[in-house]
Amino acid sequence: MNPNPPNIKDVAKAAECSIATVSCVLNERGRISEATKVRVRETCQKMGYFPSSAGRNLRSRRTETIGILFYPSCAHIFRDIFYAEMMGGLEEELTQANHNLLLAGYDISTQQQTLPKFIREGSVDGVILMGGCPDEFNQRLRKTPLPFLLLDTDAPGAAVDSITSDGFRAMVDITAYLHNKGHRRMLMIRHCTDNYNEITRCQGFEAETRRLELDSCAETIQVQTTEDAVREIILRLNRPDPITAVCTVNDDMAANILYQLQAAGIRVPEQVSMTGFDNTGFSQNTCPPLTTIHIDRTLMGTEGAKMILSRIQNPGAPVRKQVIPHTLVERESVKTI
Amino acid sequence: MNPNPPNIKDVAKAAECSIATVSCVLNERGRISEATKVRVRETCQKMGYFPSSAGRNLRSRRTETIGILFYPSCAHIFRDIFYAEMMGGLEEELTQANHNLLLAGYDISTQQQTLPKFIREGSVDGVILMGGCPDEFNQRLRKTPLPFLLLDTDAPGAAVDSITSDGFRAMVDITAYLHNKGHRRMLMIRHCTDNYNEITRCQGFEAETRRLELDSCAETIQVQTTEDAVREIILRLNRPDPITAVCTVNDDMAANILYQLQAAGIRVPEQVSMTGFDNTGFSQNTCPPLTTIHIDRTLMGTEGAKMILSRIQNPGAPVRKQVIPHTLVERESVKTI
DNA sequence: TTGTATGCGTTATCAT
DNA sequence: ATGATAACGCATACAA
Repeated sequence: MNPNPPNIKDVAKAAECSIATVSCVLNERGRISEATKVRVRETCQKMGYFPSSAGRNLRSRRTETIGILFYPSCAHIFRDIFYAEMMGGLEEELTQANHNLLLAGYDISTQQQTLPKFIREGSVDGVILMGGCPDEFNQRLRKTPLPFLLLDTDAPGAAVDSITSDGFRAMVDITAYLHNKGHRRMLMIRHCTDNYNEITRCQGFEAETRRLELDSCAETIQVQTTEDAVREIILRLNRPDPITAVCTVNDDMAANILYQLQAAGIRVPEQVSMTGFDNTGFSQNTCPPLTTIHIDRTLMGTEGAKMILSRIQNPGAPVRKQVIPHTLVERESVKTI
Repeated sequence: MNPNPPNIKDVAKAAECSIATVSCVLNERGRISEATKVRVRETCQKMGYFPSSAGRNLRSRRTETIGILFYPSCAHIFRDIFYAEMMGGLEEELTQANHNLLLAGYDISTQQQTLPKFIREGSVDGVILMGGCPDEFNQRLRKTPLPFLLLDTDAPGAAVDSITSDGFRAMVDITAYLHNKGHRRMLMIRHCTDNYNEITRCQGFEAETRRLELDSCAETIQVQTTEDAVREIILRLNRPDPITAVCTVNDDMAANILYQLQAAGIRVPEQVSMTGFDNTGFSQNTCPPLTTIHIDRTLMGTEGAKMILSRIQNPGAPVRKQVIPHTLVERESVKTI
């Protein structure tokens, strides 16, 4: 008879009690007799009643929703295959905690206004930022009472919760590993864009080559395209003192370079060794399989969810910076020399 | 003084008018003098006021939010690289239309309950399903007054809005193309899971080989792993009448097979030709670059957004099944024989 | 153990 | 041209 979904009033009428009773039963306020509890629950079941989020949100001033903000854009991020697992972890943990997951890209949302709609209008209880966080945006977000968290990125020096991997230490590990394998002349390649992970990883490379006193023959370069990277590598292979190893900021870059290098007739790892980063699925399927750094990204996701939830529960707690451990995965793209 | 964000009452007081006036100004109800309009707008600006979504949702019975439901899971989908562009298109169009985007995976969300939280609690105005839609779930969703749309998948015969590419026709095109190039003995490979796109694509292959009377030497097989695929291919290359072409259901599969085939010493396209599907970014970077089918997935996303929005606006309109056009992208993985 | 009544912030209807 | 006020659906303080 009623086209609209049933509301708490309908349930109360059907269960012959007050709406307060229904609410108490559903929210486990425990002061209701077992008999009515059962009766109310059965009525809800029968009528297919679920409390409307609109009413609850308004009344409770909570939305049970977490916003995920991608920088710079959703599409840009989805393209980076390793975010899959992080999103999986996030979704699992948030769903378990009975929270929704709102998605937005930074560029589009903020083109017109200073903050994304869902933040302006209070549609979320907290925000997780992924892919980076431009300073200027960080400032704006700070003016908001909204808890937020940087996931797989960080704003060094800023008092913001964050979860990252230790890219610095990981690249130190890789560099030391290469050194152990006899490599001395190395090249590290990154993209031209500024990115927390790329920067810290390169810093790790530079710190360790310096410590090993290889800095005169180690070098970091930034490239626009795979072609550029390959050209730069070949240049350094044809010198009198050719490089013997190339490090990259992630598996994707490594794989692209790898194939184009091979297409140019250069054998890996015979002529030059290569390392990746992230241990994305396909890094074990390249020829040769990539030696890389593994990070449990599902864990990053679940930990991220937990952290933002706990921050919401306790806004005054001290800032937390959590580091997810990494491991070096040894495959066949590095030769002992 | 007030720790909470300002509400419409605060604005009204500051602008020395009633809350009704504020509401009318903000919602362009046009019956307010230009002078007060300006005054109210300035006050909003000054106070940093934005209407709370909670209040609006409750009153208007609309959430301005679209739910995206992934089957089977978020992680599973994010892994499929080509969803990036679709999500980009979706996000762009929805944001432009002032809508939020709520995300959930099918498996996790529905583990505990029959429908995802955001559907049960009326947190969205419509749902877009991606990756597939199990019959049983379709049924449940139908019991809901909620508009929904199948994006890049379809439930054949069901009266549900959908946007798909014409995988059937596209594989017909590929098969005819191979036939033109002199190929007669072909193998089509798909995964073991049931999936709308894989099924229709294979049907296209089968229909066209039948039409060309190649069905005695054309075959479709399902494989669990790349290794399986490669084994099956090599088996058929070593027969007296070896196959000359292998078709796949997507670029990803094609690339994986390609590399393992080459690792096994088989040259492509000299010994066997290969085709992909989807024209994902990396398909032009394989060696050799893949001949494949291009589908404008950003367009799929934007069209999907438009369709669900128009469905929400007009629930009674006839069901629409929209097909996004495709084109054959000729590269170097097919040899003329 | 249960019911009554109020307010969350908004939009919209009706007066003025 | 503007203001007072009643919903929207829910949670909860307080009364019974």
